Amino acid sequence: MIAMVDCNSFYASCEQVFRPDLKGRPVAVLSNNDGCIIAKNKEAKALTHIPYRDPLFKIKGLLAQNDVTLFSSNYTLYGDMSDRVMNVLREFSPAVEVYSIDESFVDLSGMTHVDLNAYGHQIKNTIVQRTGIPVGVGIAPTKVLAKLANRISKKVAHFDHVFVMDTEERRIEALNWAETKDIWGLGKKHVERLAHIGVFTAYAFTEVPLAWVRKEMTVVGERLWRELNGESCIPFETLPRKKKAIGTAKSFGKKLDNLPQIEEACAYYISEVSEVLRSQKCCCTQLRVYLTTNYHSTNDVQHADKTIVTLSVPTNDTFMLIVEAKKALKRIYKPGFKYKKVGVDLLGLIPEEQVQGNLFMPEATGDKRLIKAFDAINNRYGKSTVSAGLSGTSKSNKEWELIKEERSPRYTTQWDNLLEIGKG
DNA sequence: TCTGGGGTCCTAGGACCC
DNA sequence: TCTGGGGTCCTAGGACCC
Repeated sequence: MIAMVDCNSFYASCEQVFRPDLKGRPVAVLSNNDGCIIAKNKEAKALTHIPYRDPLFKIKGLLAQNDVTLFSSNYTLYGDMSDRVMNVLREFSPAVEVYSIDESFVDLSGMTHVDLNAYGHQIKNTIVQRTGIPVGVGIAPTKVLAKLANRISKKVAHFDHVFVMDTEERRIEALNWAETKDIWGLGKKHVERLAHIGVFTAYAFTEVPLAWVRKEMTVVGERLWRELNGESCIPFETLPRKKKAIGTAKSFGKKLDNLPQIEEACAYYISEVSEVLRSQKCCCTQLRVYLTTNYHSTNDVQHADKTIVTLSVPTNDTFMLIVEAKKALKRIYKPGFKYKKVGVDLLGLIPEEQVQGNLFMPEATGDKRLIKAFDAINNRYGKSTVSAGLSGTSKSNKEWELIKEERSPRYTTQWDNLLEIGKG
């Protein structure tokens, strides 16, 4: 059996851990740039007339009327809280697959003599006690069924956030309860296609001929179908997979039309992603840069373009990548547009030790000492203690920077706050 | 004025290799 | 006159996840 453990309203719950005064009151967390709502706690979800995707400026009045407390997103805090939750989980099984920031699969296959329902409650209670984060626990024979069990644990009140799918009757009952859209892996398009042939429940989906599923929904659909029928075919992965791409793209705080400002943002993003690349001990063989105007805007003339550079020698050196990115950016930048976002992706990642030099430009592999010193300083004294000048300095006027008006304090990662909490 | 960000997997088609 | 068969790699587009 596999347990799927999922934190409730994770980002909102993280904020509430440090704001007990907000207990019982509606809380919502905002996207980057405070653009729209991306997480709501239970009380905020109950205010059904407040939508997720609407831009903040359109619903600000509504939020104020309902006394909703807003937070800008604080991913450092959520990442830290996530680590705490996952570490508690590891006490319950030697095999834990961290699936996302707020979800894990827990392998319970050895526990044949354990009362799984009681064990599920024990997991749930221990996590909330140690971290303050409420969770739901779904236990079933396959990953897709465990995801469904988790959903039921939360949606059907009398299960009290723990549901075990341990009999064939319960599996059938669960499949009949679930709509196709409730199934992990069935998105909007597939749900529509299934509705077209009269399939609306998970159970009905499991009755669709496999040949149709394979043809219309590829091998991905076939796996879902088999998993729902109780046949496990999505492997359990305890070790985190090596990344295949590392990218970042963030909307600017305001629209920009001049190249130097965009270059500065681009250089800053390159330094962020190349740091991640080095932490994985990898180099990239390709670099993608893209640039877009605000596609929501109906007044502005639109322009979007992208380009991929294949590097003469794979690298993870911030400075070399900035040089390449600037060249790439110049190729796709056209003056006279109001740009909203620049993005960079590092592609074709290979382990550092597999980098092959270039016969014609042996010096292209660069001097590793500088970048090593660079990382050592930033690891010791904090992010951006030293940075590439091209990515802007603390004194430069970074018009591209994100807006975060409501960010909570760095409760778990800033020394002053740790001291305060220590005193408390 | 203001509308998120970071990923993965699969397939088809084109270009190319011997 | 007659023009194969077995592959790989890359890219774009689609679909999905949190």
